[in-house]
Amino acid sequence: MIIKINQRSEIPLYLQLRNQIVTGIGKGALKPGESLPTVRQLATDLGINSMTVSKAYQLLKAEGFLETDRRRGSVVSLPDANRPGAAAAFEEKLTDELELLTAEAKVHGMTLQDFLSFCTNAFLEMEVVS
Amino acid sequence: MIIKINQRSEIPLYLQLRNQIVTGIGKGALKPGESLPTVRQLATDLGINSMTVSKAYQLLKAEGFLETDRRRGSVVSLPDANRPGAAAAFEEKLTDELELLTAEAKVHGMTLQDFLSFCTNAFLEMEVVS
Amino acid sequence: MIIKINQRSEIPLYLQLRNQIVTGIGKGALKPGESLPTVRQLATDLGINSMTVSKAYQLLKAEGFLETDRRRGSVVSLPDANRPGAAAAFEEKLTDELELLTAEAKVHGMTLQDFLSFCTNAFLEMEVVS
Amino acid sequence: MIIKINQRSEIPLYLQLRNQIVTGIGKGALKPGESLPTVRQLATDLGINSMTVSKAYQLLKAEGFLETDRRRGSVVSLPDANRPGAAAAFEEKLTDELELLTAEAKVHGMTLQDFLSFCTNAFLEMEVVS
DNA sequence: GTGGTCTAGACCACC
DNA sequence: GTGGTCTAGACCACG
Repeated sequence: MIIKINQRSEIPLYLQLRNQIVTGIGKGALKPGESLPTVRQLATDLGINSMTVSKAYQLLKAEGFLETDRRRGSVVSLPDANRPGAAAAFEEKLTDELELLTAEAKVHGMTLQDFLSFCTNAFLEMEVVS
Repeated sequence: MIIKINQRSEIPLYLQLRNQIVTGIGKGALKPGESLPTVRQLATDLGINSMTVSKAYQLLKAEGFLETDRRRGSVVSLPDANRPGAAAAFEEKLTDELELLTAEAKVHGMTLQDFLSFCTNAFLEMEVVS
Repeated sequence: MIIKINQRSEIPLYLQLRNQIVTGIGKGALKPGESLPTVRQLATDLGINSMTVSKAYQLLKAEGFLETDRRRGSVVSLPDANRPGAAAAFEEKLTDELELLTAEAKVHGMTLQDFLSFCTNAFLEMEVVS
Repeated sequence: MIIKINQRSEIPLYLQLRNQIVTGIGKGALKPGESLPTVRQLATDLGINSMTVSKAYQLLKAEGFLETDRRRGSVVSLPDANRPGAAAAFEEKLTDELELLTAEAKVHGMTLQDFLSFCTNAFLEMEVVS
């Protein structure tokens, strides 16, 4: 899976990394059980500081997307969907972000159909790889 | 219209303010032509510094959501939806954000139906007030 | 001659007024010797404060574009082109403004031809009315 | 590149700074990809507050003249000349400013030739450094 | 009284 | 160390 870091983005590097790995899992480009490069390896590959990669990995572990296997290093994992609060927390975040996005969409003249079409496309885009 | 600022949020105060005003416009709680409180007034109401409010107002001005009328202070305005590039820029932003959101939704076990239902609700929520 | 004031412009009202009168003189819509409305008259016509009109008139007088005739009120006049420093002062101002404008023009990809064509058009536009 | 701030000018400090950097880019004294001093560095060099420099930098960023690269700080960049609306917006601004300038030029007794000679000189001045 | 500008000084996230 | 954010307090142009 290809990861691209944009040094000029306003989004912190560690977040860009985290987001792309999560997207990779969503798309199926990264399967549960698969190993990720070591912190140092990925850091040199991307030309960024190891601390930055480490921070991204830490975050992914806290979110349940990554586990540390003594022999195989960092391994992709699916967060337990049933773990208490996980679904609720995500739904709240989703609702918040959608509130702003839909408001902006309306202001830009989009209809519900327009908006749902974007949402559907984005969701199905995920299937292409998996 | 009620504005609530969360001092503990990781989102900068001026951005929270900007986002809530944009949401207000989307919901129709703020109509084009309507006056907003003065910088100082809103600052004391929210218990924050005037410069922070000023920064939010200037951002909104730059985005076309606000104009300063010498007689009536800060006035809500609709950015020209037809101005070239505006739609394209928003669609790109929308696509980017939806890519991450849908990935996370899938990982949390949501189906396309689930996701679209959230999107629809958020969009229709906008209509409640307007 | 029609004067339009934009209450939402970032340019101060008194300056908008001054600029339009100067432009009117340049275009020949206002001839030297012609009378201008009284401060109060113009203020009510434009729906602005008399102090604002007064400030514009004061500025125009200081620049030599206006003289006060006891019987005929404010009268258009041409500043003495030979008065010491007048030409030099304007040329310096012109050079300064053109430095920034040409820089921006170049950055926007304009050629010298493009730029001169805008300058010529603007200059000849003045002739239409005169 | 030398930057000089005039504390007594009526033009806000942050705008003077912005204008001089844009002029520098137009003249070729600042090449795309080149790094600018840090906010704090430039602030102490010019003897002004860092927030003022920061404001200028953020304006330049919004206009596309600057990008902040996490490794190299603030980097000169050329705004996409082809981005929709950019050319049109600049041409409108140019037309407006030229209307006033040509009017004043005529009133000061300049001919079209005189005026174009100033414009040409200003434009070619840009080439000297590049 | 309004917004715009500027300062001094502080804290924080990121790298 | 960097830029980004926030505060408190001040001055000024504008109307």
